Amino acid sequence: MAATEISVLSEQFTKIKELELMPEKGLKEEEKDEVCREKDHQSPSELEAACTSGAPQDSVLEEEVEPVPATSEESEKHILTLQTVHFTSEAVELQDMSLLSIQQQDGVQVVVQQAGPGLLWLEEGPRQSLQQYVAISIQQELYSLQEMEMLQFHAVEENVMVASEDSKLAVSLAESAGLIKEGQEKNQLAERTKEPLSFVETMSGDERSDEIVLTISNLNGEEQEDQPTAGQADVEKAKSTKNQRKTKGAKRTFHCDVCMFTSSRMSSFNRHMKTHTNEKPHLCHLCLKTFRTVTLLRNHVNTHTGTRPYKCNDCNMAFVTSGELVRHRRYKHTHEKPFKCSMCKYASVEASKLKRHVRSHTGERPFQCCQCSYASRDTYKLKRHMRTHSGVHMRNLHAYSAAELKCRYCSAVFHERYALIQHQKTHKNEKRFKCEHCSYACKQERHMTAHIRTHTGEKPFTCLSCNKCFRQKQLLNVHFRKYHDANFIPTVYRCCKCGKGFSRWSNMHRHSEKCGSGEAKSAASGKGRRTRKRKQTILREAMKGQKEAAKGWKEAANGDEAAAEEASIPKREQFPGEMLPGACGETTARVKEDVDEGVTCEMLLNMMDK
DNA sequence: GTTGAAAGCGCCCTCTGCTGGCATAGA
DNA sequence: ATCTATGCCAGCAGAGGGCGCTTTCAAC
Repeated sequence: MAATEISVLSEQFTKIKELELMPEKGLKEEEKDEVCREKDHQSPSELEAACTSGAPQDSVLEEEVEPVPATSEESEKHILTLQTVHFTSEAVELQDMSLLSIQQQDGVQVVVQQAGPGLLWLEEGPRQSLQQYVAISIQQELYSLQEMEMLQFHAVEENVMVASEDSKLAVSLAESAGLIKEGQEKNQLAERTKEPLSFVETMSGDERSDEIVLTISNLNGEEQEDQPTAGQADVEKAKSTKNQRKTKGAKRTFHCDVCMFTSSRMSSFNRHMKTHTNEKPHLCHLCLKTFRTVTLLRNHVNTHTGTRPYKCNDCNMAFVTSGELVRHRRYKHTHEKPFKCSMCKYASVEASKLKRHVRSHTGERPFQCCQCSYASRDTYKLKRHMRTHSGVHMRNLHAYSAAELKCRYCSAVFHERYALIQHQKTHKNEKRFKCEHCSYACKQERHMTAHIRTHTGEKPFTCLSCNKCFRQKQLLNVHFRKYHDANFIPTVYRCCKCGKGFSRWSNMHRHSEKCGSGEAKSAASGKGRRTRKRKQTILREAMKGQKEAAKGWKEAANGDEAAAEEASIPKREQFPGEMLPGACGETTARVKEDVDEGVTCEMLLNMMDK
């Protein structure tokens, strides 16, 4: 067993104990003793110093446990090193953590919380002890969070109490579990994990030591090999390969069986193998996120502090990492685009952008909407698309239609309007609609439909009030408002020189260019002055009636037909061409300024285009 | 063990094109 | 006054730019 060391990281970087794998037989008795001796080296005062010399909020011990040179083909033990971490209560409460379980036992409230990948701790309530807060670093691949529920923690607690009496003690986890709840939990755990229960040993060099070492191994090593957890299998497999390679010739090559990685250097191989574990011993004290190396942690902390050491010489931008600066310079200054598309001239600064671009060639849409048939080529578009799943939008586009929705261009049939629209886009083309009777062509079918009517003479839009027919819906709308809507106030363009009103801007403009003769000014201004006071009186009455009409519109739209009728507004179904209240209101607003100037509706109609 | 470069993932933004509703210029 | 064809606008989606941050890995 390799030596352990305790240190305190500077700059308030916090490090939590890690887990190492260890072959069972590699952990011989003398090595266990060595572990204990190493632990024993940490005197209570040293520990206390280590625990109080860091940040005031969370001083933490640091320890390394080197893997023991192993003989393969043997079941393995896993060492959990538990440490006291002096998190203050405030610090604990401030963290955003998920509560795993709470249990009252013997008047002691035990709270087990998850503080991020691989970090758990146990908090005891009323009792004040060295194990007030115990941090446990554990690989989730080896022991899922579910497996680390109260059963194990009771075992831990039991060990702690016993350890105070005896510095070295082996306790079966199964036995420990039995002390708390016999049988059922044990069986459930075993069944849930599909593994034999583990054997737990605890080693504590000093009664007052904060540190406890748990060695957890399976009771049946062969079964463990047969039924390892997924992550455990990977690591063990890789380790096995590693060991096999080591016995070969002088020029050794280490192959990772988890991935394609190979290396001729043991150190590189070991470093790589750590990427297959969750070994992240460096903890950010600000957000409790963990990292594999100090450098990664430093970069991360810079994101908290706003430190941006890499500054661009060509602009004022600054970045946390050198890579960000390089990328920025490519985007903004050098315009270097190393990633080129083999199918077109597109080139990008980043490989991910090229990958995204290639999907526009392949048509790949990996991001499927869970609520409709839409699929996007990148995550952002799917996220943006999800905004459209509001209630209005859903009824309009994604409601199931019992009736078949047929494609305009082929025989395809859909029951969702959105799917139909997306399908029909595949038929899209430039001016694909060509008239059979003349040379007319257009891009939109609706334009062709309207055009065809000029050949057929069809006039499908009929006014329900006078039976007059029209070829276009908007013509019917205009007709109805003008002749059958008592509250309709037409848009008026008035000459800024004489005040004369026109129904069209072009007519007013034509007039305005000629306007300016004394005759025109005189007639307009004289008329205005003489009648202004009377107009304003009439106007007030008109506005009052208009407000009542608007109210009737609103209530009619809400289904209150009686109110609509009272306001002399036709029922909604009587409005041809789906005339909407909004259209009237819009017109009303548009002419309000004109009305305020003293022009009545009646006058406007009379004055227009004269 | 540390470092820096490169790669990767994710997010947000803008620009652009298409479509349907509606308005309107010109005939 | 009416009709035809087209323009404007808003909503949506496609494509790409730019950056924040993390992870990986070779070199030292």
